[in-house]
Amino acid sequence: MTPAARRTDWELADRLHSAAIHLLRRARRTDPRTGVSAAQLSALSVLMGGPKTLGDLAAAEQVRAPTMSRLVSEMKRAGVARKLPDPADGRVVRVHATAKGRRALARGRAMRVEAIRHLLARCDPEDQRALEHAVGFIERALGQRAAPWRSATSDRS
Amino acid sequence: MTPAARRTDWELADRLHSAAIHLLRRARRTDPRTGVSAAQLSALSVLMGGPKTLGDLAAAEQVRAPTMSRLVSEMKRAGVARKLPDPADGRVVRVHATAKGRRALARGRAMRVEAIRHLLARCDPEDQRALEHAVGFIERALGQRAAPWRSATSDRS
DNA sequence: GATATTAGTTAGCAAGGCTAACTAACTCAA
DNA sequence: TTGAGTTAGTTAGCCTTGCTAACTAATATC
Repeated sequence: MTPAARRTDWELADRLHSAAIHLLRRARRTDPRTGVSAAQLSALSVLMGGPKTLGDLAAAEQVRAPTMSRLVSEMKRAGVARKLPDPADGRVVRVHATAKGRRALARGRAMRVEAIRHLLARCDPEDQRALEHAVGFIERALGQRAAPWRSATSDRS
Repeated sequence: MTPAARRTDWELADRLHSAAIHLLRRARRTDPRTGVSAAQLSALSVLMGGPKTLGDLAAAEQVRAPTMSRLVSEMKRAGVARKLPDPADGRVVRVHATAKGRRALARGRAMRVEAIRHLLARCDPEDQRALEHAVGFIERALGQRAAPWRSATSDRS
């Protein structure tokens, strides 16, 4: 790779990084209106794929088991999740989203996506093609297809 | 707008949202290696534009004054920032990044951008054109040009 | 059946949000 | 010019959400 090409790559990566940060900061503005904390919304999004064990949830959320244990207890108290014993293994706890939890997640996600859709309102067909191509590329590069939604926890980037 | 077009917009916004989340989650992995907390890195990035008052910093970081006051005190203790009195107004504190702080920020940012650049390594010229177009569009839509860098604080999205 | 492993919980600490209440400094009008 | 109001920042104290260490209970293994 020539130095010039490398510099171009760096600049593109930098701009992509910055754009992603600011895009999410914008999208996140509506989160408090869901009435559920960001960490809980994020965990709920994982549960949309079906019930999960505490360990699976912790792994998906990239937190340690005690953190998820406490978070799920709070979610239970808030009425957005249920804890059920695993019939086959007495150690395992299966966590389910409640209808209330699903509604909160749907609301939060809809508000975030609506904020982004609003940003995209002015895109012409060419912009749209470029965005679709770019998003598709990023999805492939990250090795993700139907990527789950995650809410912000405390992250500012 | 036809229902179909609207659904397409929604889907694109949703995918863009998800891609941004996962892109940043990937980029953030290297942050701990800077030896400076994410919140401090983010504040340092604001200081790259020159000294700021505590209030300006708090506004830029979207936190309250006491939060920034404490954060800057920790940054001072860590040697990445200085607090200087404002000669014209005795109430005002001017915060400067130190050389150590600038180095930490540069290191963190370089690692993040390198992670993204690594993801982009396989992009062909067409992908690159689409990415540049898409990033340019997002930058314009967000009304930002030379966007400052912000580190994650605790946000998971 | 004894031992090791695994899933989850509890306890306690740190970072980083917040509000309330305070001090010090500045502004302005009587 | 001085007294009231405003503004910048700090302190104190709370909450959430990370963490590790140490524990219990259940399962697996030899």
